[in-house]
Amino acid sequence: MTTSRRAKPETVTIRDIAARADVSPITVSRALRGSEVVRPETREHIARIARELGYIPNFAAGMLTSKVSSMIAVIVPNMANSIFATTLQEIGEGVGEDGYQLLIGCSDYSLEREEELVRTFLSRQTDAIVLTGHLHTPATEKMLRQSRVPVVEMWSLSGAPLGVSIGVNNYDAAVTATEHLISRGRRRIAYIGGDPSGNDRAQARIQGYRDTLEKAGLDFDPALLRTGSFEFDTGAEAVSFFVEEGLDVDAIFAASDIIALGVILELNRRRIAMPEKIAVCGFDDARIAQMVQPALTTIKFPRREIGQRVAEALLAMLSGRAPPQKTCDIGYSLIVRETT
Amino acid sequence: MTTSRRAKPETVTIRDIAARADVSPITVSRALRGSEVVRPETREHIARIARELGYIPNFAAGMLTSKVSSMIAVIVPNMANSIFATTLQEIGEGVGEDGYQLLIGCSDYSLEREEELVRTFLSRQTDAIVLTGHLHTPATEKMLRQSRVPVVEMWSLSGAPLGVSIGVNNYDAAVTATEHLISRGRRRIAYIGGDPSGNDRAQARIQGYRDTLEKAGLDFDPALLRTGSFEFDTGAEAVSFFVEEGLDVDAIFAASDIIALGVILELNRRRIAMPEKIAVCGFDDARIAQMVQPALTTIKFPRREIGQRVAEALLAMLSGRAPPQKTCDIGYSLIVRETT
DNA sequence: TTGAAAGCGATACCAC
DNA sequence: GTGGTATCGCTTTCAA
Repeated sequence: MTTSRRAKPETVTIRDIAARADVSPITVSRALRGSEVVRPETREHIARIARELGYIPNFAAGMLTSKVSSMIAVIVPNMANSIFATTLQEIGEGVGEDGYQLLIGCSDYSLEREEELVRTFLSRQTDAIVLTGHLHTPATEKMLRQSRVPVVEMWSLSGAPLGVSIGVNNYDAAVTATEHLISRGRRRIAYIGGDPSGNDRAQARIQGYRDTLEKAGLDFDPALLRTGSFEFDTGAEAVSFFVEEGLDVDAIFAASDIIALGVILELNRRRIAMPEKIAVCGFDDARIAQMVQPALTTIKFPRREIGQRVAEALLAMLSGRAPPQKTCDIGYSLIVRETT
Repeated sequence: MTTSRRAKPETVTIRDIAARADVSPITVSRALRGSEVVRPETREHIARIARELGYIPNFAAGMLTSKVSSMIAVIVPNMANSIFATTLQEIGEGVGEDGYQLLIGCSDYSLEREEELVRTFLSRQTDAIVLTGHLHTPATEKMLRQSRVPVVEMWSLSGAPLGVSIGVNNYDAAVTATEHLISRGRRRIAYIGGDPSGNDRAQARIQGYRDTLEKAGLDFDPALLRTGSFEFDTGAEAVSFFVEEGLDVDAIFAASDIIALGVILELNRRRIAMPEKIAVCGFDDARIAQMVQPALTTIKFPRREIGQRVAEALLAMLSGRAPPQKTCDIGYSLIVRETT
């Protein structure tokens, strides 16, 4: 090598290419970005040299001047849960075609963690930020407002979104599920769900459940409301609790299919018949809902559609167009199977 | 506001803080990074002003000089599949504590796509890159070598890794699965798996299956080897094919639990008894393996451990320490349930 | 303990 | 069409 540069000799810059092509760096910059203004032959010549040299552009440098990172941040509570993973994949595919990369953060259902993540994502100059839910710390909202970065809140619907809100009315969905159980003649309906603190989806579902009971003239029994992690065990443990405490329960609304799965397996283990003794309704319509025995009645949560709409909205906002609408209600549906 | 800066007036820089604190920008830089060299009072003073001003550091600028992005790229074939999602989450948690952010890319099982992703990740100056498998395009390998970025290849084991290899011997695992089926007295053993092109895991599993048949003196029947997508349908369709073609099959080795699930459901639908008529062995030990009826015998693939080890290795390499070992075999195990 | 100067690599803006 | 110049915001290096 006969380069006369200092420092890391491996790093090829547009300067090196410029020297070899006998043009100025700025021409290289233009050529590499496919600017129409550069003569085609020059462009090809430069492209060839770049390839020969194994040139790899430095995004950080570009970001500094152009102010665009081509990165989009998405914060989900958890990504091992396939429900969020599906949406992430969908968003990634949607925006990937336009050259955007996803920066994914897990909040672990903590608003403080979300705040931290927003801070670092803003530092990284992401071009947009997608949040799960519309409940955030004041600091998070302040940062987001100040930064003027396009924001999408997904999953639940917000009346006053920071930017755009795309999701489902979780309250209504819970009402539908609870009404369905009531329509099956159930009167002692339990609720098992994830911890509602800092989680607007969980809060809305609980509220929908309680309001529906009340409207039907059924008593709300606090002992029948169980919350915990969004895991399998929460469902199994709640069932054990009901049985061991001798609480008579004739239906269970599990606010996630994973939890419902725990419920079903524990009921199976105890040989408690579904839906005869206890009816079960889940939430999400995860793949396992149709797999378990008996197959789970559940609310179909449009995780794929949400991802698609989020991607659309992002691309619209990022290209300066107005997003289709401030608030986009994707809708849900009740899938009746064997457990009710 | 009485700032005298041009351009975007919202952007607060260390210069602004310096002006307010009556120190030089470099002192602010040091203070904000918690350098011990700055007097504690000055440090606190600066921190307070930064907070007041809503200062958000610009990573791009830092990256340009310091050459570290605190980002780690991970390329997986697919992230909606919970098997990869779990590993991603584990890696994210492991490196997150040290301030690293994950940049996740999906290759969709395409080596060309992987190459593209590696190129953009290198552009983004990721501090390390994690790949799934050890099969890559020549261009990918060349870029990675030239860049001198720490590389981890996970999932399968490689004799000559680009950097560090952490995973499972897929060949051996397939041998174990096939031998298990043979030990159950099966002689017409089918293989259903994902497309092996560009996928060393799939290739190794097929090879293990074929070699084991041969060793046992069983004929390899090409009609019993079915490949397709890593989806549910592949399993169901293969079963239909076997039945409709009248091929007598007494065991099925499905190289992924999702595929095995399709197999089980289709067999159930056709009222073909497991394991009496057909024994089934899966691969992964996904959560559904113990949920389906009958419960699925499968190879437990240590997705969580892989994530943890990958994170450890990354942190070691990134802090200049040598990783524990070039090649790390995590091991697998056979979980016998009801389908065999 | 603090600061001045010199970039990092690429791009925007304005000449030519 | 092409090039010079001035940043972008921060950190490294060397002095004080």
